[in-house]
Amino acid sequence: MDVREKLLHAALRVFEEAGSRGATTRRIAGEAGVNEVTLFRHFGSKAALLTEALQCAASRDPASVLPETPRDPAAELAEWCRVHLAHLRRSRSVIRTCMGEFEQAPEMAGCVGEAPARAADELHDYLLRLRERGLAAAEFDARAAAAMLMGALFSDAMGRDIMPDRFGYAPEEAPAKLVPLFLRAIGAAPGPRAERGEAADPTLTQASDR
Amino acid sequence: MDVREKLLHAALRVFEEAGSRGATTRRIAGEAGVNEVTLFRHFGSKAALLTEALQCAASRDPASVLPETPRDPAAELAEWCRVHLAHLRRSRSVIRTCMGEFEQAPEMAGCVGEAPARAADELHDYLLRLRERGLAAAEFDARAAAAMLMGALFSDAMGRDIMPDRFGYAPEEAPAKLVPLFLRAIGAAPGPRAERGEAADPTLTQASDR
DNA sequence: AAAGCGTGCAAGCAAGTGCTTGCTTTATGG
DNA sequence: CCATAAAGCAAGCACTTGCTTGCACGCTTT
Repeated sequence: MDVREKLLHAALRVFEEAGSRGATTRRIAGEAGVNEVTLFRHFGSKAALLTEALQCAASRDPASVLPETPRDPAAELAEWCRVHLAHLRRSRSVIRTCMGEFEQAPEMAGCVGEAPARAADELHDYLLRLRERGLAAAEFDARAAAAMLMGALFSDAMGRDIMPDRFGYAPEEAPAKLVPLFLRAIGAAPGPRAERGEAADPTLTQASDR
Repeated sequence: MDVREKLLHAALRVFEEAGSRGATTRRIAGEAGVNEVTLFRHFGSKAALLTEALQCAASRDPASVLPETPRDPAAELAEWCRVHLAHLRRSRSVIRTCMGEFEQAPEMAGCVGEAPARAADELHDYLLRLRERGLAAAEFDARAAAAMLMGALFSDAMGRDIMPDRFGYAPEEAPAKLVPLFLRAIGAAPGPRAERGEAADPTLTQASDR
């Protein structure tokens, strides 16, 4: 791995656990295994290094998994939850640190907010498609529904290591726990398989048995 | 206001917008309008001052508004959302900053997490009572449901000034937008009034018309 | 009036921090 | 084999930051 990349990775790592004030150039250089002077020769200033490292980290986000034409909302939403929760959990340190420094450097926090924003939009559009095809109730607020599910994932990813015993279930279980609730919330049938009478996963069919 | 209190308030204010590293004793003293030396004479060290200020802030949380015996879930939940969202919004700076410094000082972040934790417990217990009295479906996961609603409120409070145009509705509208979704999610009728045939607020009755 | 207490002020110290300079070492490639 | 570029090393500079010291001023209590 070349020196620039080593520095970028080290910068991100140190930033995650110390914030931008705590991420000293000496420490970043040490973590990267290069001399402090080299850092300045490559990036000019600490601020430049940090912004580049953060932008690089913020640009990585998962590819869309929600299909253009919905078929099995339960399965598709569960997979979407899984993917995005995993991504949020991986980035939780950066996100938390950036959010904590929002008042000091709003533009840094802003760049980290982009990925969740895109995800919520994606979900919102999918919900509209569900409704168009009659797979969900006509009168729910798609924006609010997207915000609710996204918010649940977000606070799961952010809160789990701060309050370890708050959630009664493991992180991998979250999609299976949340999706049935969500499906009911938007008045959605549990999917085409159930309509054909094939009993799907019982934890996913509760929306129909009231 | 006496000097100690002025210092505690100033410390919290500065901490909110600069974090514990950025909250220098000189700046806190200046903000409080007292001499820096006085700060040390009262609290001994910067760390002691900050911990006391934070603990003091974390101990303030809203009184419970969920009744022992549920009557009108829609109204009661909406009020609960309103109260807790307002509280989360008021404390959003402290919460964000503490969360951002979780890796550096876990105990600080922990103390801020207590209020949301209590709130979620409160909601969870209320949901169990709803179910006992037949006001909600028998088979939803109360822990997950509480986490979902709480998560939606949490990320609304934290995210709104980071991503101002993400939410399609004003913060005051959040309860009215979220509660109907949530009621459907837990399979709850919109309340005793509807059972008696009196049409309640139409945005709150969608759970029954599937 | 004296004594004590809380506060302000000026100065400073030791450690850390962003960044620079000047020099040596070590590949890399023509 | 030598020139060029990239990296290391030692030192240091200006500035911040937590915290201390010594002293003067004013207020309350006895």
